[in-house]
Amino acid sequence: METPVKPRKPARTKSRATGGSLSSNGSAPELNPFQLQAVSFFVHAFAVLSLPRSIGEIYGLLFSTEEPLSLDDIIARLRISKGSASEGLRWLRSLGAVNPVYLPGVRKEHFTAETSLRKLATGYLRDRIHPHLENGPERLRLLEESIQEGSPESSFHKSRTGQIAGWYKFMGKVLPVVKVLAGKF
Amino acid sequence: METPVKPRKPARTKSRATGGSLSSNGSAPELNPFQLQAVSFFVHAFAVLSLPRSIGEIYGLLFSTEEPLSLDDIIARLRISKGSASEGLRWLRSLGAVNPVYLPGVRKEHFTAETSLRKLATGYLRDRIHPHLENGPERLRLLEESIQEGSPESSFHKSRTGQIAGWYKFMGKVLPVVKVLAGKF
DNA sequence: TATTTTGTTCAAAAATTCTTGAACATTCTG
DNA sequence: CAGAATGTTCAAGAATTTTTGAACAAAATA
Repeated sequence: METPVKPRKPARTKSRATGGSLSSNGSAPELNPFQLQAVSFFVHAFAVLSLPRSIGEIYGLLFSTEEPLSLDDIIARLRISKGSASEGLRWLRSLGAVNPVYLPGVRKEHFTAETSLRKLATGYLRDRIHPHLENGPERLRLLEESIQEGSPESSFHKSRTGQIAGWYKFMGKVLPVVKVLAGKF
Repeated sequence: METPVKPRKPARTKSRATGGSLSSNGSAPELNPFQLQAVSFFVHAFAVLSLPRSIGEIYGLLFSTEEPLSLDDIIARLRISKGSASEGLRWLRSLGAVNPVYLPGVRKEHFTAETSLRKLATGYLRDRIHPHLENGPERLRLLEESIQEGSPESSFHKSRTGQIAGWYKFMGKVLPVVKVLAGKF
């Protein structure tokens, strides 16, 4: 429910060879102060949405790095497991929060952060809010069907289902406004 | 991250005496179909916000019950522990999602569900969104201070912090609109 | 085709969050 | 005041979610 965001235990993985990369020109992949701060920032921000820290870390790293990074770059810099990095990247990609960058002559797929608020908001709404809203009519119907016609509570129950119907209408009104406003930032 | 909402294990607590209550006039406290459906509805709805099922259950029960219910009524009907019920009720109360009803001559505190979208939205924003936004300026400052003036990345870093500043401006614009719209439903 | 590189999947372990239940505090009643 | 009723708190256990790491699949290269 709450998400206080504790510091990660130091270096949970056996240290890992850098593995020649486009962006880390051979040197040890340490985060610069801006990257450190950005990772911390996004870990907190994503925690507001109850998202796992690995996702915040990955987005924060990409956000604060100009060059596109590969899966292995992310693993080396963040010292997280391959599994987490792959999963997290998949999640960010499906949302559209991360853009694949195709680099001619480079095998590994590289990524940069998507920073357009419009795209981020749209992706989040599409993947995580709309699916729930789409079940709305069905859920509302179930609720209405469970009302015992003629029972003493039936009028109360009808006023409650009416209330919920209004909430759905509200969502239908407010989400487009959010999208439009997001487009202006 | 995801919250598929599984059915609760059947009856996790030793069954509990009803304990004479205003609203349950002595009979076994079984949920009627509308209440069952409502509890299920709100468990799902609250899960979208990654809130624990007990909170959804409590709100759903109050929402679907015309008479005010006491802590013990909730415990008996939902078959959850005293601790969960007390915690959950505290959370809902702090948000303003639940209203205490003072009944003359009745010891136990009773509650009804608050259904005004304006109040619910305001409470949620106040308790769970604003606290994070208030840290915003401080976090942004930390980020700006971590930029190495004169370094080759400094211009990139400045554009990124500018981006984040824009996101905060967006929140400042969009939240009031949400509140106003919520007032109309 | 065999080998290497790159990325995904998933079972098990670790970490975190939620629930329980009992001890405790507080308020009311007689 | 003693006892009963009501509600809160919190340590321990249960359930859930996240992370790891190794096995596997797919694609490129030689």
